[in-house]
This record gives sequence, C-alpha cells and structure tokens, in this order.
Amino acid sequence: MKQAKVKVGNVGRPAGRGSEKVRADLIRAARDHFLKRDFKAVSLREIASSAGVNGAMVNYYFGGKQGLYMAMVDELFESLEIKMGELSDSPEFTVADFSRSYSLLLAENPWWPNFVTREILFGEGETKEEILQRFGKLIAPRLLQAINQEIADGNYRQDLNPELTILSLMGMTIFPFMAKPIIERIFGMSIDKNAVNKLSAHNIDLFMNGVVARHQDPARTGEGEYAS
Amino acid sequence: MKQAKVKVGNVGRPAGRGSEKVRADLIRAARDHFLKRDFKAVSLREIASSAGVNGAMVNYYFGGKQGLYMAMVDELFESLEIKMGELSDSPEFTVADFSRSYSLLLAENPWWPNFVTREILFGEGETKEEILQRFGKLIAPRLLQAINQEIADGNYRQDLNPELTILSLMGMTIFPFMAKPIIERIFGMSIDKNAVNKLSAHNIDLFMNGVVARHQDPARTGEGEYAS
DNA sequence: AATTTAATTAAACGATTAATTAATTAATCT
DNA sequence: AGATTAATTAATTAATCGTTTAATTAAATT
Repeated sequence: MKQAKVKVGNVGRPAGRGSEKVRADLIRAARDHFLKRDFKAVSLREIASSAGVNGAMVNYYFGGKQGLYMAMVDELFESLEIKMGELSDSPEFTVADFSRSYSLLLAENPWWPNFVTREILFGEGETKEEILQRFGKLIAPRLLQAINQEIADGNYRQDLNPELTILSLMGMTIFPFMAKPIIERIFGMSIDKNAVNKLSAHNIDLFMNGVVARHQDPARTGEGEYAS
Repeated sequence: MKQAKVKVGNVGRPAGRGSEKVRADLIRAARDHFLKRDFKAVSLREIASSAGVNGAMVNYYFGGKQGLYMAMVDELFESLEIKMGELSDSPEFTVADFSRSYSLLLAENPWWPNFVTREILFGEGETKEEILQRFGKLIAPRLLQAINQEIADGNYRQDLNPELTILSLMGMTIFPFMAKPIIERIFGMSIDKNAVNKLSAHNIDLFMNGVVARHQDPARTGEGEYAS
C-alpha cells in the first residue's frame, strides 16, 4: 500500500513563481558580513543562515564562496560607479566639488573606504587586482584633470606638484572616514551628516588657504558660506 | 638486555644553554605573517614553521594563538611608543615637526598604518580596544597641544577648528602610506625615502599656505628649502 | 499524464585548524 | 648518581570549513 506523502523539512523546490529572491538575499547577506569582517573570517553557513537558505545555495547560484564574493563586489562597484559618474561627469567639475560630493558619498556609504582599504591592503590575487583597477579609474583621473585645469587657469599656484596635491586632498577627504572609530573615541566627535558638512567645508578652506594667519587677508575664495 | 638508545627525530629538550631564542623567533615570525595577513588567515603551523619550531611551542610559550598575537602587539607598540616619545616630547614640538618626523617614522615602519588600520577597522573586542587606547594616547594629544599653541601664538588663523585641523593633517600625512599600493599603481609613484621627503615637504607647504595662487606672495613660512 | 528540469535541503566528505596529550631528551637540583 | 624539571616534537582530538552528493519537491515541458 502506498505511503501517504509527508513533507520532510523544507526540502525540495519551493512553491511560488520563480524569482531572483534567493540570489539577491544571498548577495545582501554577503555584503552585511563581508563588509564587516574578513573573507576568511566569514563562513558560508553564516551567510546562508542570514539569508535564510541552505549553504549549498551559494554553490548553486555562485559556484562557491569566492563566486559570491565577486558577485557582491560587482554590485558594489556598479552602484558606486553610477553615483560617481553623476557627481563628477559635468565638464566644469572642480576640485572643491570633489571634496563636497565625495564627502557626501562617503557619508552615505560608510562601508566604502573600509572595504577598499581592506581589499587593497590585505587582499590577494585577482580580487585585489580588479578592485585596484576599478578604484583607480573611478576617481584619480577625474581629479587629476580638474587640478591640472585649475593650475592652467592660474587659480592654483604654478609650483604645485599635481600628483602630490591629489594625494593630500584625498588624504584629507578620505582619512576621517577610515579612521572613524579613532576619531569618535579620541575627539568625542561623531561623524554624522552635520559633521560631514563641517569637515568638508573645513577641508576645502584649508586646502585653498592653509592655516597660516595672513593679516591683510588677500584673495579669499568665496567658500565662506561653508565655514565652520 | 638494554636497548641502545637512538634519537627519534628532534624530540626532546635541545642541547645548549637555555635562551629566549624560541620565544623571540616566534614573535618575529608572527609579526612577519600577521602584518601581512589577517589573524584568521594565518595558521599556527605557518608561524611555527617560519620560526623553525613545532606548533605546540606557541601553546607552551604564549598559551595559544591569541596569546602570541597579543605578545606581538605589545612589542610593536612598545618600540613605537619609544620612538614617538623621542620625536615629540621636546617642549618646542611644532606641527611641521610632526609631519616630518611622523613621515619618517612611517617610512621606516611601513607595516604600521596597515596594522593599525586593520585592527581598528576590522578588529574586535579586547585587541581593538587596547590598540585604540594606545594609539589614541600616542599621537593625538601631542598634536592637539601643538596646534592650540600655534593658534594662541598668532601663527595660525584664529578661526581654525583645532580638531578638524588635526584630522586634515593626519589624513594628509598618513593616507599616502595606507594607500601605498593604489598610489604606486595609479600614479606610477613609488614611496621610497626620497619620495617621503618630497611628500612631507609638500604636505607642510600645502598645510601652511594652501593651493590658491597669491600674486603678492605674503608671509611664506620658510619651508621653501623642501619644496618639490 | 508522464517526464524532465529547476530549486532546495540534509547529510556526508575531505581538508584544515587550534589545541591537547604523550613521549622524549637535556638541564638542573639534591 | 638519581630524581626532577624544562623544553621540545609527534601524534591525536575535536571543531569547523567549503564543497559535493543524494534526496526531495514543484514547475515546466512533452
């Protein structure tokens, strides 16, 4: 006599129309974990559990842990490349624009510098190479062009080394977000939206004028409305 | 009849006077590995093999992997605290001194920003807390005092926010070392001793005077001998 | 309606890990 | 000289990892 069929666990193809839900859930869960902890330190079972599916799904959809990681990286960069494009593709993109818009971008995506830092500093092989490539194309060329333009226009000093100047500007802009935990701890200063605006304005002002007191105050650059 | 005793492998206490060699070798090997790769990504066997001893020695001397790691951290900070003390404990320590001396310190200890970055950004628990504490006491207080002094002396603009100014200076100074691989790749610029001097001079100049062209060139600060 | 394909879980596999234990040898103490 | 202690390796253990396979269920196709 035929046994009555009873479902054993949640095994088997689920009911409902096919969707990309599991795939998307896995990428989201992967992002949640990978942006906080190291690749090796995150287990497949953790990710799968966060996504509410079985670990074998990672293999099914992405071919393995590495595949899932790369798929996540792809998504991250695509969304950022779109935003950076919107922010900086206008022809009259200035250096000050960079500081302002990039600060906002960082405030909205606080995981971004951590992620790039870890990947480039501690990553290995293919992943590191790809991220270096994409990150390199994302910002540096736009900035270099903008600075050369300012020098050519006579707005910036002629004796500036453009590459070193970019480095300084990027450092001023990005470092506070990388060092967020330090800053919050040591200065008791939280990096919220308000602080980001202040910091960005401060950076532009410092970058333009420096810290030295000038008693006749010549040729200020009209960023005064942002001054802290 | 008694068997003739033959040595089996290298088992047993080694000949020679007792020394701290194994302990020191383990810490050195641990540093070589841990500064390049994540805690989880480094195995005890790797470290022990580098040190030329059996993995069980880590347990014997340090009580485990974590113990070895903390012993290594302790050594690192002690050596750095001594150096930073030498560099900045003089009473006439200026902000420009900081940039120069810290750049040199970074050039001589290239692992330092990577290590602090990783620990503070991605570390957890005790280790992170201790490193935050020690790092916080190491630099920020000295710099804050120096900047307040410059403002009080009228050398720096009165409208500067000291905390934000420190952040900018630290960013300019430290970021290039953190982002070394990016920079070398994107700008084709290697960060050797010569480049460090140039960069440090550039940073001081930019920090002091800013980038804006000033046609009457007032009150330059005498850092000209370093200009690139 | 029967068959094939797609999507899912559970279970097991083989590799690797940190840690523990047992065996072994030299140094030191009595 | 004999006993004890210190230092070391080899072998074992228990946990965890990424991956693979088999079983199961629903959807799609014939």
